[in-house]
Amino acid sequence: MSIELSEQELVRRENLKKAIDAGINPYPAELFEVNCSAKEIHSNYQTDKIGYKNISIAGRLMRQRIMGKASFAELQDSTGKIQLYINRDDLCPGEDKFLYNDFFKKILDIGDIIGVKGYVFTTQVGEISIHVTEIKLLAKTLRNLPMPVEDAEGKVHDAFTDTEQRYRQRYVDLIVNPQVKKAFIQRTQLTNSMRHFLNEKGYLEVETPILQSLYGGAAARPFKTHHNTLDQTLYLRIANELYLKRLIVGGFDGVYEFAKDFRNEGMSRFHNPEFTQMELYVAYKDYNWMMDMVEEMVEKIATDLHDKTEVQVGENLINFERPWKRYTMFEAIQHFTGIDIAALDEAGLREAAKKIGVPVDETMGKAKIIDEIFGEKCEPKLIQPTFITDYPVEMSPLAKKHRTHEGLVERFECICNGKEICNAYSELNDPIDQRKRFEDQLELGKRGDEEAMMLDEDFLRAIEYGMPPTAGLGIGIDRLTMIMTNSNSIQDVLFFPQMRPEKKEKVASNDEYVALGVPEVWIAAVIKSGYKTIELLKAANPNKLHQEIAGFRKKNKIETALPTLDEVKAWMVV
RNA sequence: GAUUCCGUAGCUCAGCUGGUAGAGCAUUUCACUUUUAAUGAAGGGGUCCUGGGUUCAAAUCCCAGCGGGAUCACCA
Repeated sequence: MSIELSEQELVRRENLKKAIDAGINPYPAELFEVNCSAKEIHSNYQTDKIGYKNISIAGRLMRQRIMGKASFAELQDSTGKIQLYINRDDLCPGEDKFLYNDFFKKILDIGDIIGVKGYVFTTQVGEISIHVTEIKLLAKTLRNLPMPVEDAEGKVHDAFTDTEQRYRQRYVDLIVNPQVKKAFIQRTQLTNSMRHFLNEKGYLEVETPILQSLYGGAAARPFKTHHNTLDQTLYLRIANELYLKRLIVGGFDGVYEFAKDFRNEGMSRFHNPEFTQMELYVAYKDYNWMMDMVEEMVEKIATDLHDKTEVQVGENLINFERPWKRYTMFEAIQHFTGIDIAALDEAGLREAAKKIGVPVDETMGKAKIIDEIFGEKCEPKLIQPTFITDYPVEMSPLAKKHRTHEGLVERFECICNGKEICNAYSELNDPIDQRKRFEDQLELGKRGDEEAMMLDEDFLRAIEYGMPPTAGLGIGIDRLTMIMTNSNSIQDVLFFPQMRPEKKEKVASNDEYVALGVPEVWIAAVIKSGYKTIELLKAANPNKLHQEIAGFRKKNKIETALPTLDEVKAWMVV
């Protein structure tokens, strides 16, 4: 391996070697007993000073301020930061000052994981700190962390902000950007809160297949894969709806699943190819009941996370306090555009859409035009959580026909901060109607709609056995988390958002260069000059390479005699 | 997929109408026993994303590619 290391990385490897030479294991196997955390000390020390006379804590060394015979340092554990005070003569009471002068001051680098023992005290400037009596290296770091610094006003300088690097190296992002960590903790609190709410109601958390031979339950293009033993095409699920409904047929009254779903579609700040949805199905309920439940659940989540129902999201203060505004889709359109679409036929709708500047074309049917108008003119204006109910039947092949309105289904979405966060129906349980709706989808598929649903015979067979009237819900966990954590992008609520693979640079190994007769000392020079693979080296201009090696030799003050031009030429002909 | 902006030291960034690179933090050496963006002094560190082109001369201008951001399209 010929990896080029930066000067700073070389320094760290040098320090690693110094530790080993001094008999210090840089990666010890035995556990380091920890008896408190940074957060715990900060919150309890003032009221319980004697409780922190003998503490043991571990974490990452984040800052060193060395001031002669005494030093301050910052230790960061999973709960936060705490200052360390290290006094040479307290750390090394005897004659031997190695631990302070060499180990602490030189061998330790920022980012190293250490364990310390000592007692808590308050410095003259009033900062709660640990007076260190013992210090131990637990893991040596070989790379240097970005070093954001917070000034007296709380302003952060030199923050690690490059989004690409933050997403690719999330571990670094998490170490140096505390607000990032906070958002992810809140994400888990959100799912915990939701899970707790659902369990309290007696619903059963279940798991259903991710690999499916037929994908269904939503309109989306899937990821396709192959099972070797069965020699069969499988799809990563785009939704789990049809499996959960089978369980309702099977006699469960309430089932839910936090499901990773996969959709082979565009990426944006609201879309990642894999994302999480919580789907819930409850028997003997309808969509009106489900609206009440969603309100209650989301209000509870907001208060669990923020101790109040209001959440600041960008410029908007969103209030999840019940009850939420409810509009039928037609009412919403009338409200925001002044047009009563109930009275219009397809031609009239198209005309109306054009008049208010919503682009439509001849291929769009009535439902599609309504959807366009809503998406364009209403959705972005709905900031406070709002239920939109009663959608055109054509766009909802799994929803039950509306009890009173012909051409509509019993469906609602909740729109919040201008985006859909959930989607729910009174589930279609009429097997004859369901078969017909699937067949309509097949027609769409034949006409080239890649997102049309497939006909799932087994699902039809299941509901032919009878599915109780059921209310179903799908709620986007990523989207809800974005709102609850005031995140601007889905990538900020996914630990590892999808990205193009990193370009890996091919570099030939030392052995490969040696095989060509390149002496060990000059390999670095050859690589540094850009001939990172054997192919590149063989194609090189020997005069140029010879010059470059000479330059490298001078710069790095290498004693070894420069290879002759003929020697350099010889490397290329082997 | 389209449009647009961006890519310079480990990190954050400057670098004008072309003249082969700068700052702060980090890092190295030295001083300093209660600091906290510690301080003072002195150093080191660069494939200016990659490849072409124009030019006496390219980080800078042009073209192509790679990677990323934003907006749009797609995602009922």
